[in-house]
Amino acid sequence: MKQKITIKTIAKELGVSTSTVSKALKDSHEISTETKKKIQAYANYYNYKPNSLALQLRTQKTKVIGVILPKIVHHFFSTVIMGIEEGANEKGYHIMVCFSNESYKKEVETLKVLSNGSVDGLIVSIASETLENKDFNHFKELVSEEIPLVLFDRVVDEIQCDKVVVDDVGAGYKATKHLIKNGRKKIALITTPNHVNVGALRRQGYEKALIEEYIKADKDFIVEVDEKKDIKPQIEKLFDKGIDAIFAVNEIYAANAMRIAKEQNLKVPKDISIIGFTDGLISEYSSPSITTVAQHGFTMGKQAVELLIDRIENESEVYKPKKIVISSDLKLRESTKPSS
Amino acid sequence: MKQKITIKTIAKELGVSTSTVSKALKDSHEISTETKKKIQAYANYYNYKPNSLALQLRTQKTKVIGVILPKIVHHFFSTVIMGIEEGANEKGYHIMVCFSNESYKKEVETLKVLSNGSVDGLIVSIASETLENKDFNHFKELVSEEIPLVLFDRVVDEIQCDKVVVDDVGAGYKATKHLIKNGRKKIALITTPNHVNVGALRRQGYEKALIEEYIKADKDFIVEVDEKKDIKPQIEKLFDKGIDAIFAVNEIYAANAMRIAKEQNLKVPKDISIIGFTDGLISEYSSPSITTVAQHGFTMGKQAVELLIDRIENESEVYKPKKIVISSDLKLRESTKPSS
DNA sequence: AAAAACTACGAAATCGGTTTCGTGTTAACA
DNA sequence: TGTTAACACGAAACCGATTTCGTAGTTTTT
Repeated sequence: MKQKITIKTIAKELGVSTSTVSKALKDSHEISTETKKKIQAYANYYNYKPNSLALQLRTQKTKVIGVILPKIVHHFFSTVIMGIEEGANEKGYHIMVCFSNESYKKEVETLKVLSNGSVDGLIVSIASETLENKDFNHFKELVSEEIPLVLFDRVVDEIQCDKVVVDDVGAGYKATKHLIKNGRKKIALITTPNHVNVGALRRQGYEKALIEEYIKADKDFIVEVDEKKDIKPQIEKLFDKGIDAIFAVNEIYAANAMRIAKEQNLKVPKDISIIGFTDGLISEYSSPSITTVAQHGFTMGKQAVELLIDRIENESEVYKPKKIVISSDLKLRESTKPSS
Repeated sequence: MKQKITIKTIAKELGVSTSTVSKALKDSHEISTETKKKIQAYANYYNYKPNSLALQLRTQKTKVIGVILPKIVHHFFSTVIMGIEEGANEKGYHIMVCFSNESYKKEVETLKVLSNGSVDGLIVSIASETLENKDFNHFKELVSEEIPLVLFDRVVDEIQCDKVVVDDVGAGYKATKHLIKNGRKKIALITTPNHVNVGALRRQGYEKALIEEYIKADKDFIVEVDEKKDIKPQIEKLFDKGIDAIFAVNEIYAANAMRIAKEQNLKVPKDISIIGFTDGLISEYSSPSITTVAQHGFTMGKQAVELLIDRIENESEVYKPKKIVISSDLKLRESTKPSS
């Protein structure tokens, strides 16, 4: 990189002190108009930019927010990033994005690196491996160091910090209820292993709806997908059970279910209804298009970052963790059109 | 944030100088074993972490790479990010991600902010508005400041820097050729306005293939989609022209085409073949699944970041811009299955 | 004309590290 | 016993800014 122009060079070149230069560039009244003119002109001509590292060291603020996500090639997480970035920008912050790739180890390392002063605060969605281990010490340490932290989507109560979540129970409930209203009785659930808490919560909503309608929850109708193995055969098994509807906790599972239904010559939604989660492009462009629970990822990201910046900038306040619940709603499409 | 423990506090507490502490923590031979033990134990106990800002200020290296993308909710760009992040991590770098949202103004601002020393280098894919304006001064300035820069996917020759692109002409050629081989003669092209150079290049490939096969390129068969307007009606017009195949320069256009074909009761691939671009989830989960040109976004990201880090760490070398061309290939799926 | 106030600027501390160059003490060697 | 070398540590400069405080020199006030 080319030798950058600093306040020191300007000072030397113009025969004044660095303090004078600094003040002149901020248009301080302490400096005479002509000196200011001269300095500003020089700085402008040579395209002087204050070194942000020096500033950051002095103020102990980086105006950077660290974001750690389990993955990115996923419609939900990329919309959340959009929201975070937009919210951050509005307040003059930038974001540093890292991925845990669902790995506990990488999450721990990333957290350690980012908490050494390079960011003012963190927004995290927990890796599935961590949720499985149930080892949250790295987060607790962060909290004890009083580094502002906001968890979103995949959160755990154990960690004392601000949280932003979707109303997963409510979403599962709404989706299941909708299927029941359409006359479905044998509703399958395709979900994640139980340690991924969003999956567990959506399942609660599913069960709640069934109970309310006096439908017996059938264990056989539930598949906990192990993502380490091939997804399709796991879902395929469901189709032997004579189901008439499927609620999938994400878009990929729903799309897989749809494909299998077609392969088995089942008509959607006539023979089988499908509801997915995450209102992404797959659901929209699939045919028939898939009814989904819209998670409002953008809103979540924006809320999360606003919460975080509020913490960062008002640290004096008493710390009382907040939890924001974003309500989700059904986006009705062809895959659940009532057969008329 | 809690008061952080610094070298100074350790020094004071243990009655030694800061230099001693610094050296002890690096296990310098200059310090006696017992002093080192004592200092290290203390540092460890109080969870001392060196302030990275101080380090960065001194070394003038941030170990951070700035990434500016036009958008993120897009399969291609999110896979590129994955590649960049992985490559960066392997070399001990982190990434700061920003979005231009296709806006010239935001691109200029972001570039300015990131080039003030907060990153060691930049990886950028140019905003479409900038490509339209043809105003690249902000990039040229960056280059003249000798800040390492790598452009990918959407690049322009005018800017003297390293580049990573897919073989867009070749891809367009391969796709079109494939359609022709399947007996298609009236091949439509759904592309972007010409200023988005990747669109223009893919079009060149398309035209080249047609010429080779002595098929007259029909202007009517080409739609330049204006994304500011509703996409669907623009594509719909094509279907009045009696076409038998479509080559779309991205996934969304292909999916829209597919939907319209269905609405018009055209069978894919019997009546009409479709090839898209970007091997994303839509193409995979659509039914019939869509043949696409795989862009290898992950590879692109990784190559870009490796190129960049090489520049950053070997600045002494003579600067001769490199251009890496990633070859793309067709992923054959149902939408172009030859009718047997 | 002396005191007070104001103007315009500079010296130096600070943020949190690293690193060079001493320097005092002790041990080894001739 | 005098010289040298090794050892263990500290003082101070440095990275690039900001900011407090001090102070000449000038102007205003009494």
